[in-house]
Amino acid sequence: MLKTAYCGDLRESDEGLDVVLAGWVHRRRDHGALIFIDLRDSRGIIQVVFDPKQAPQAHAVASEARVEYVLQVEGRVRRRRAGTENASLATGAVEVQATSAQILNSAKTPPFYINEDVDVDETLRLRYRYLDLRRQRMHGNIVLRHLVTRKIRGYLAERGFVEIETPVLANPTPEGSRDYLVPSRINPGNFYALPQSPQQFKQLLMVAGFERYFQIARCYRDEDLRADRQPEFSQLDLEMSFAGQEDILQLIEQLYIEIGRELRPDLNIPVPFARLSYEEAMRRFGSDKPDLRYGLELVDLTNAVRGTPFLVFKSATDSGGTVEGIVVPGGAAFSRKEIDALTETVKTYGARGLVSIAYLADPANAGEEQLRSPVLKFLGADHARALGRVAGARAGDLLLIVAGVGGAPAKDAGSSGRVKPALDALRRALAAKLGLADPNTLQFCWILEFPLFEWSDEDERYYSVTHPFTAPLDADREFAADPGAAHSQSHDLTCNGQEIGGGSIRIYQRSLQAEVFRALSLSDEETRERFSHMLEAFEFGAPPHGGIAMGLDRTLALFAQDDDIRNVIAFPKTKSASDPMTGAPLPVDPAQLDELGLRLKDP
RNA sequence: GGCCCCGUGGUGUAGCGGUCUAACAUGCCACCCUGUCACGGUGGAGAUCGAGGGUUCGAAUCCCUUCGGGGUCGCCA
Repeated sequence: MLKTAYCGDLRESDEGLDVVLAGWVHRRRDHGALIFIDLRDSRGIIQVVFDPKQAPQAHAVASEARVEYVLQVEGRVRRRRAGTENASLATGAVEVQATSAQILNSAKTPPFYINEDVDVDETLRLRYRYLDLRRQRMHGNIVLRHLVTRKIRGYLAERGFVEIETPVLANPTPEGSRDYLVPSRINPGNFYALPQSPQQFKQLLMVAGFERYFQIARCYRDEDLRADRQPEFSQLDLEMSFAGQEDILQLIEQLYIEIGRELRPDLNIPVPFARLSYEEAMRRFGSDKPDLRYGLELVDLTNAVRGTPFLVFKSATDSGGTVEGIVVPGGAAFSRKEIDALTETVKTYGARGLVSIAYLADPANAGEEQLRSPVLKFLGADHARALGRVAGARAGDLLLIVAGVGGAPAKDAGSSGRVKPALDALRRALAAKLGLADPNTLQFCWILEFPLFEWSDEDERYYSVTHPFTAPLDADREFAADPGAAHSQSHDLTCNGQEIGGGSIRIYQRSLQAEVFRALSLSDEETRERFSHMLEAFEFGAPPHGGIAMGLDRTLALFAQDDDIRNVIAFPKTKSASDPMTGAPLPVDPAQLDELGLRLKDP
């Protein structure tokens, strides 16, 4: 090794130690004679002092060195002079007095700052990803990722889980998201698909008798990207035989608690995790992944607005729609401009508009002049007061209301037009505006009992909300009469308004599976074609089983307190699924296409 | 696929019809400086404003197209 110690590891206890260090020049401070270099390696930064009187050769090297040069330094660790300690550095109590030094490599001036945490253009960061990853924040994220996956492996291994790899070249699946396809040279005209998840394989591993399987699996989905979506991403995928839902929940909950305690003890993680049924989450928060760090719960005002002549509300109730709102404590002080901005937010999510009523006094006895609303004359003071009472508004509060007409898309059962999504968006916008969400809290919440099926108006049939192997609740075994009302033994884990994982107890009996396929209006032929290998396997003594898949990237984003999963992935892709560093994806040689039996369509 | 935002010296920003022969900070180069730690000081180099087209007497500034990046809805679990 060209070094005997890591820069970032040196402490007061190392005083007097002779060390050889090697690393990058983080910063250089040249005082004419004395030169200070902050030398950085993978573990951190140490100040090295170059004194021309004591070590002229080392000093000459330090004069020549520039930012990001690779240096080897020999010297002695010593306590810093009194008053010159640097509390902002982990190594700040000591420094290294250089006795000799070598430049191992020079470096061009970097295209962006490595020694400062400033926002840099994304393309530039990705083009020079190896420099971006040198930055301490990014470096820390990637190391944290290692620590988390190491923790996961240890935790699950201790509990008897076996790590098993599944194919990356897998079979295409028509349902779900779009597949990444890989043409087969040996079987011209046929394609593999990169797995959207190892779902089928993990269930087959249960049939294979492993009982407890896990994998940190790469998954691929060819859909439009977002800050929290990459074309390839990682899941902690696991499956257990002879386990009930509670076993899975406890397993994952304990894992996340331990990750938090060991790796981010400074974060606040309320335990036990909250639990909500899908229906309750939708009713109270308008979302199946509510952020529970703050209130701002939805209130149903449908009954309270009955009889109002106000057309917006009347047409909603008359058509079987709903009217719901959110009380904003202290929101009566919002300006017209602020309310307009919130109106724009709900409109983006499909609401027609936003009705606001400000209560300058308690709604129970507010005079007409103490009610402020652009629609007061249509609504009437009595109704305005009644709405405030029902909603629980107090003096100084603002009631924001969205009305949705009925007969709206029956998708996600129980929703009322676009009211829920709009109020969910409103709730998040308000929390952001008012700073209600504590950034140092990870508020986990299980969402249970999702609907088993959802109806598609377009295709006039039911679809599985998760996938067709999801078991119904025991109470909903007889779902055939009304599939839309049945619920599943499913579980999503959410945190701070994000979904970070999900799974279910699976169906393992042939007859129940057949009923599900019937409810999905799939013919025997179709089921055989798509799921024959699964169904056949289940006939050979499939154990009761269930599992979950956790989004590893999102999990890391949470623990790293970063809202972009690109910052916890070493080599991510841009929003257009390309890599500015390698240039991928790229055109290929016609000979390669020919070999695969492919011809490109003219653009 | 829709909508929105961004693209100016190496980096981050300002400028938003003539006074821009483009400003500021930082970085870079040179010189000075023995205790700094985003060291300090003096001086210097460095962009024709993503690309193409148009409007105009005149465009970084307005319009169109296009490329790249980002956000978001749809999509996606």
